[in-house]
Amino acid sequence: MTAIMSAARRQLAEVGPVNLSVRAVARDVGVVSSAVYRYVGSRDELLTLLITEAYDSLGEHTERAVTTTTRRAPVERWVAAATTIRSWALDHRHEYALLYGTPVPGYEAPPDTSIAGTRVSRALLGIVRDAWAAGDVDPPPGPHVKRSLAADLALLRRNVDLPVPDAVVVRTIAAWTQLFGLLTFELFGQTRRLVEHHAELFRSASEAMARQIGLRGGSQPAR
Amino acid sequence: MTAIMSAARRQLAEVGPVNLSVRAVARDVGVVSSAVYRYVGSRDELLTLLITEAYDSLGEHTERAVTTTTRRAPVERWVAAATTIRSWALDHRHEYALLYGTPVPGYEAPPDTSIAGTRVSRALLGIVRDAWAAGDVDPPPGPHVKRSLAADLALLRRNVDLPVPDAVVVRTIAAWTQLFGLLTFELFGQTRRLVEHHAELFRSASEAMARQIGLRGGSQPAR
DNA sequence: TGTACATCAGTGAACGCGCGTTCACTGATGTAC
DNA sequence: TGTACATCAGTGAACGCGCGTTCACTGATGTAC
Repeated sequence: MTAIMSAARRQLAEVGPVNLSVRAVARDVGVVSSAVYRYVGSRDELLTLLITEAYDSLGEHTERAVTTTTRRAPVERWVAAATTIRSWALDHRHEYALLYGTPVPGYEAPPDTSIAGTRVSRALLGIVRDAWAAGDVDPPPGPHVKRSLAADLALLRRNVDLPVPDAVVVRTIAAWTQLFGLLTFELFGQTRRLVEHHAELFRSASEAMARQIGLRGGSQPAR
Repeated sequence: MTAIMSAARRQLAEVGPVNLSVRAVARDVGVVSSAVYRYVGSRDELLTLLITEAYDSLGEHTERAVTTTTRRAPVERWVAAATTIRSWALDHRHEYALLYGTPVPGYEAPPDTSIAGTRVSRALLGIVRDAWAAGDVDPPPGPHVKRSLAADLALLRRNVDLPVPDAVVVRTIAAWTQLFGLLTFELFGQTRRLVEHHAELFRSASEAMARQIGLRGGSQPAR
């Protein structure tokens, strides 16, 4: 089983989620293709296992970045977490695509996987929560939040235990989407021939995100 | 030829870029599969045609949103353009995936396609350029921009003829990535079971982006 | 210590599928004289 | 108006490929008495 999973991981890294095949995995293990079915019910199940694994891996990395920086200023913690996510993504491009790219056609991820997926966002939210608790968030004049959206936010805030104003939640979502948006652009080649120094752009941008949320810290004065 | 392209468009909309097959397109046209090769050299060429077409379609929509709102405040123009992009994406989910999703494995997009791709961003940049020319941009204290990154930015600024300070360029890139990041999350199901009212969140977020760039306008006072 | 049986990991052949691409061809349409 | 020829859209068969999944099986290892 462990041999199959590590072969699957290797295959995934090599050919990507779409071209991942049970037969290739079997070949890699050095076993006939039907043997895999003793351990994995179907190709979809294999994908599910890989997704969960990948979410956990990225989740762990992110959590570590968050928990090892508790004594630093919120902005720096955010940048540290963002940088960690980027490194992981660069080291696991196909895993990243599996998690945040186009859904694999014909494959429907079971609900458990999206639970594993919240680990990353929860870790990031932890930074905002801590900062808020410590009074390290400038509540900027947020955009007006419509009533129907406010209901969503209330639910979300309860789900993740994030006792901050709506405006801060919206800004955190904005930062979150920006973080992954930039990363997706970089990894999927949208910024090719446009930007050369991706690492620096990313750092610059993640610092800006943190500030946009209202987090304090770093060399720059709060607005 | 036009029959083939519209069949290809239909197929793309139905099964997505990865599963797009020459044979299925031929079947849809009502022709034997080899007949397609009289018009299209290979499957990859077909994909290239579809990509260019899609970029052009989205580009046109965006340009229209930008050019029909020249008399409105910058923030509102940005929101209008963003909303247009979102509508297009919702109406053309697989096209969107083709352009901004995981690259199709084994397919290498020729350089011409990425030129077609700049149309969208150019249109968005037009809003910032106009606003800057009209003095409608609050130059906020931007993040410090490293020297190596500044070189990238200078080049980029020249490429797209955007005579604004580095900080504004960085913030525009941030807004751009956030726009597509949020959209990607929505379309690829990352925010499922998290947000219900995507339209409002998107509107809220795009207004925030515009303000983050420093654009003026709308009901909210500039900071 | 020895025999009988159950468990279970892995085998090998087979199924039916759809794919991209090539190639020699047919037969209708258009052009030149 | 009629014949000879060229053009060219589409045909049909074939190639070799890899895939997911099923199924009856072998043969080694472990367990019970």
